[in-house]
Amino acid sequence: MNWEVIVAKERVTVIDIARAAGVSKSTVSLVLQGSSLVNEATRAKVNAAIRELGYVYNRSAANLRQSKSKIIGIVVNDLTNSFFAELAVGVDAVVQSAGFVQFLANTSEKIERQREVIASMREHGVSGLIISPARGTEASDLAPLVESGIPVVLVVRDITGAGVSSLTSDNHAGAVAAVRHLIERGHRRIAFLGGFADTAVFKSRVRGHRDALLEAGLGPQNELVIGSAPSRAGGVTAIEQAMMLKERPTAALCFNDAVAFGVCDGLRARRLEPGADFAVIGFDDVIEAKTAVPALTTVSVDPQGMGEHAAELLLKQIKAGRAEPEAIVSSVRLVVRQSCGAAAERRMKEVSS
Amino acid sequence: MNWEVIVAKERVTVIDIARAAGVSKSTVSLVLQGSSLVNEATRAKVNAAIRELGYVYNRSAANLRQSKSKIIGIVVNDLTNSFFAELAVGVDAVVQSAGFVQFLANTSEKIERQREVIASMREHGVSGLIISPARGTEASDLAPLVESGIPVVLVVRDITGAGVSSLTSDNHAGAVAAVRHLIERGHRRIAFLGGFADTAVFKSRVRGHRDALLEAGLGPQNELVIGSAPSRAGGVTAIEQAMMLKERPTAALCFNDAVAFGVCDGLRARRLEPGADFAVIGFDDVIEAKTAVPALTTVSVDPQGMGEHAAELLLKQIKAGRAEPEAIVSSVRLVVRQSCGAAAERRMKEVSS
DNA sequence: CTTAGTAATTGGAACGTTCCAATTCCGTCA
DNA sequence: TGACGGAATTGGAACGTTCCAATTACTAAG
Repeated sequence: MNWEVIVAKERVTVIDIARAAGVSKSTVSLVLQGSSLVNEATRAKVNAAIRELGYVYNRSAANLRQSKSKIIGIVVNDLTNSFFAELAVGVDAVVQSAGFVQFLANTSEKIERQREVIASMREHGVSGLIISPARGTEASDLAPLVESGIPVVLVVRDITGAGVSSLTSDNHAGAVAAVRHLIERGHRRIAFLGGFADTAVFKSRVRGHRDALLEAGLGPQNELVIGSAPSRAGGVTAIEQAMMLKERPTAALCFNDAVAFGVCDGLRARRLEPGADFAVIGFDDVIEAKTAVPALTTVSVDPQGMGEHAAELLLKQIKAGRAEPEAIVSSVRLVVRQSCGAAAERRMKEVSS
Repeated sequence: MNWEVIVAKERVTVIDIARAAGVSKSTVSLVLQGSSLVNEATRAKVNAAIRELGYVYNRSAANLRQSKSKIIGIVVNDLTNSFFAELAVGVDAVVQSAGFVQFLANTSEKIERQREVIASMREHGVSGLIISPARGTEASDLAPLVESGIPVVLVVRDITGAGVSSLTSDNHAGAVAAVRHLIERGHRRIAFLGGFADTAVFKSRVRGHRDALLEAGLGPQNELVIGSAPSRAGGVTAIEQAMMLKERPTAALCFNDAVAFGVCDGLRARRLEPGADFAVIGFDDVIEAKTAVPALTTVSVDPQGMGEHAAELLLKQIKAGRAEPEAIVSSVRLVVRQSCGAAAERRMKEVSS
């Protein structure tokens, strides 16, 4: 017993601190929580001991006791898309300054993986979840989650009947504004390029496209709606397809900025200069949109701001306990830059040649 | 008091399952862990009860008992940069399939925030950490972390003296290869554009640039090394600055792909076509590099692969307990696409005009 | 029919915190 | 001097799991 060597770095606990500071573990706990009940002098003593011994708080133990954590989960469908990366950054910012930490998971649009990560997050006791659902997610997929009473905020894509709050952008209005702008500039054949046709976001943007066209008496132009993967590569193929048409478009509203960049690429590959020879409008307003050449005209959705907003909404619900679900659709505005700058007549020539 | 309503859904625990299945809690625990000790029939009974009652595993409790978690943390300095987003995706992929879940935090290059998130992750008991350190991080910032014995893998940026494993790319060799390629194509004045001069990554890439130049007897060309923010916008300003020089470059190696895209933008703004009139080489090989127009010649670092590699390294260390730190520098290769395709003579004309 | 050996199951302690009710301390007032 | 009251502190139970040693059930061998 005389040579009992304590070499293994035992975890230092609140009890060790208590012993070192000459108080009880309860007092230490109080200090840890910043309670006003504890005397200034003891608080100092305790804090000193904490620094001294290199104590690190054990949240697992705390969570267990009070059955609530300081974790929020965020699951996105495609982190590779900078729209979602920025969204995550926005969430992270507000969530961190509220003292929470974020679990981030990427589903790559796979429902199965989404199921797994949501389950895993529940096991970790997240106090709330921000979800940008994978393609094809149904209300029933979310049912067990919402029944458990965990606050959930859906972003970007709403799911009807899920019974949770959602934060989407006004896709219809954005598309209408963009197409109207193109019409004002004299365009008559305006394509809608990119995106998966089975998503709600796609549908409402296409609806906006069609409504603006009809409003101007230009007919629905369904043949100019060309889906593709919502990526840069998808944009290239979409514009190629569009240019094979007998009656080519002179302008395009794109499903998102990634597609729009792809469309610009595809245009250049055909020796057409975006902006000068063909008008391109994107959707989202990712950071690169501003600095690209030509600067991208786009419907600004402000992904980072959206992330912040979603996080605030979630935190509000967490604080309030169970809150009535609300569906917020945040307004959107057309940011006119250079990529839609072409005078329509010039393109007319190009097209008729 | 007579109306005491028990509406709050009590958490269902392993004990409830045990009761429902007519076994002991220990057996349920065994089932949960997939132990081979338990009889097939009981296992089925237990699993049925689990589904029946909608049980969700409480990892906080488990962590508390076995003092190890299935969480790994990843902290990146700029999630907005798609290089890091892809890195995170790579990490996520392998970490998830190993049954772990990832905490992701974004430091936005702020040391203070980095300190906070690392502390927070420790409190949550992460079993390992992958860190792409914020600019200016020093070994002493990491000291308490590494002393605690938590496996750490540094990615992208190494920190000398930190005493942990690191995974960086061979920046020097990559830069040498890129510049040699440009020299072979006949270029004589080759700029290095973008990046913060105080980072190790910048320094080794610039060193590669200079060494290749010296090797070919072209002198150090220090005046052609122009720093900037490592972003698209930074690339625009860097190329602008470069083109103000009396003796303009005819080609540039860029700090990263984002800068390279910005350089292309800046070139176009001056009515110069990247690839045709000026050779541009990037660094990193982000996904957009392939589909951009012109497709970007770049030093391929494969961020996603790097993330996967880092995750594997970390998992290995976690499994092995305390392992000897190893410094891996992964090799890198020049992917020649179109943006460096200009014949040098053509550009010579341009420059002398 | 016993015994040994393996397979399956089990109760209780432990993990590190928080919460509650109880206690101590100390100055003030009658 | 004693009673009072607020401020500060405290011991023990509880949270939901895992681990350990111990027990029971079953099978095959003697």
